[in-house]
Amino acid sequence: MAEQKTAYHHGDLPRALKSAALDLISEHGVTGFTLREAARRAGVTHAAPYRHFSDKSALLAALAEDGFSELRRRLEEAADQAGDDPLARFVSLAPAYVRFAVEQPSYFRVMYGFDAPDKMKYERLGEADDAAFAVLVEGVRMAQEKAAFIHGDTQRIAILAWLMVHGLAHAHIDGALTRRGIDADNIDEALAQGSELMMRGFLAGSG
Amino acid sequence: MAEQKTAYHHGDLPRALKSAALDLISEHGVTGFTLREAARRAGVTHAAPYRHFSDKSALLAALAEDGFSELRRRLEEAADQAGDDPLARFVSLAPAYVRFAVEQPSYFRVMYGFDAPDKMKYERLGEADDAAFAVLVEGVRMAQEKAAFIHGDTQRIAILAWLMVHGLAHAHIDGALTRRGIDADNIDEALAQGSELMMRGFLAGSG
DNA sequence: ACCTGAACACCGTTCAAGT
DNA sequence: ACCTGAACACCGTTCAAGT
Repeated sequence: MAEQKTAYHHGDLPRALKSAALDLISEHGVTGFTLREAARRAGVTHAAPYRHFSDKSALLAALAEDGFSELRRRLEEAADQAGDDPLARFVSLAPAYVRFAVEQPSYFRVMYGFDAPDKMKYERLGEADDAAFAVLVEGVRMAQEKAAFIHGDTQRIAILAWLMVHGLAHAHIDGALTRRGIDADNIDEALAQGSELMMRGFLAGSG
Repeated sequence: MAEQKTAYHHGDLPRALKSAALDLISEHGVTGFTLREAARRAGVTHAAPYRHFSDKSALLAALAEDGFSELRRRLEEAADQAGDDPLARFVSLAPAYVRFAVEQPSYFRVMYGFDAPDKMKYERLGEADDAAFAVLVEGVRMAQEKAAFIHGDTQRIAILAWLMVHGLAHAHIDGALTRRGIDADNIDEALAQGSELMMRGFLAGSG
């Protein structure tokens, strides 16, 4: 998985660097990722990355951007597979989100860590984030329009829905849940219970 | 705020280092915190910290531990000021939690960042975390016992309640909310709406 | 256009030595 | 018991130079 150094030299160095960075993050966390080590693994000198990324955080920003694109793809896929019912589509987003976090924790870390690249500074990154979030907003909008979903500011409601799911994914990744009895075996169950609680709040006027 | 170097030399170097570290984190993030710079600000040589902390992450762990103690203090204070009604006590925890995150973002970052010190490795840190979380669990337990609160696993329900509030605080600190129209001016309003939604889910059998 | 190699100013950590 | 100073193996970033 890291032995094909030969092709990179006139090949796709940006891709090779991002791939190495992702490996490093899963091995040692974002803090443990190093531009020089990534260059080494890509079979290239420590100064070479600067031909493709202006600095370390630019590489992380590119990585996070890829992550948001993938997240968006997964959310859209989940909604599409859920069919036409607006509530079913909305509810399907939660497990898709959590599954992404669990299967791609390294992406999740660069996307949402405290020291993640600044979404204001890296414009394309901010746009990728917005595009993924837009799937959720659209889910709320349709549910408000065609189902008994709570009224009010669509974006605000989408944020509140996102928070719990995001919190679950986040806390699971950094082990906060495992220490409290929620692990890979029952995270789906916890998520289902959480979704149910949330939906009870979101369904306007239902008992 | 950083000019009293003179007293430290035979004074309280651990405290001085933690204080400098906290300043550095608020200036440059956890990533930007450096043991050498903290030593410099404490008026001491770069090797001196090793007499008090085994390494960099041990200092961060001590800092996070302080943060959890302070959070616990605030949660207990909020509940006590809310009086005797179990629901009022429970509901009062949310704004107290968010206020801590907003007022002490540097503590929050060391406590809950992805690369935060390992709560398994640093035993006292894990205990401080548990002690803060226990306030929330106790709130749920009392609400279940003396009010129309949803039944089921107390700890599990406490986690779900925590997730949304934690997610709100977390997302606010790293700017994810500001980009979506929630800032210091209306975070209380968003929190209130979120709490209301949550409570609708938590209150068993109510319409 | 893309990469190398030397250079600079930083780190974390260790260790002998000082008081 | 606590701190210093030198040392080592690392970083991120820049820049002249090579192809």
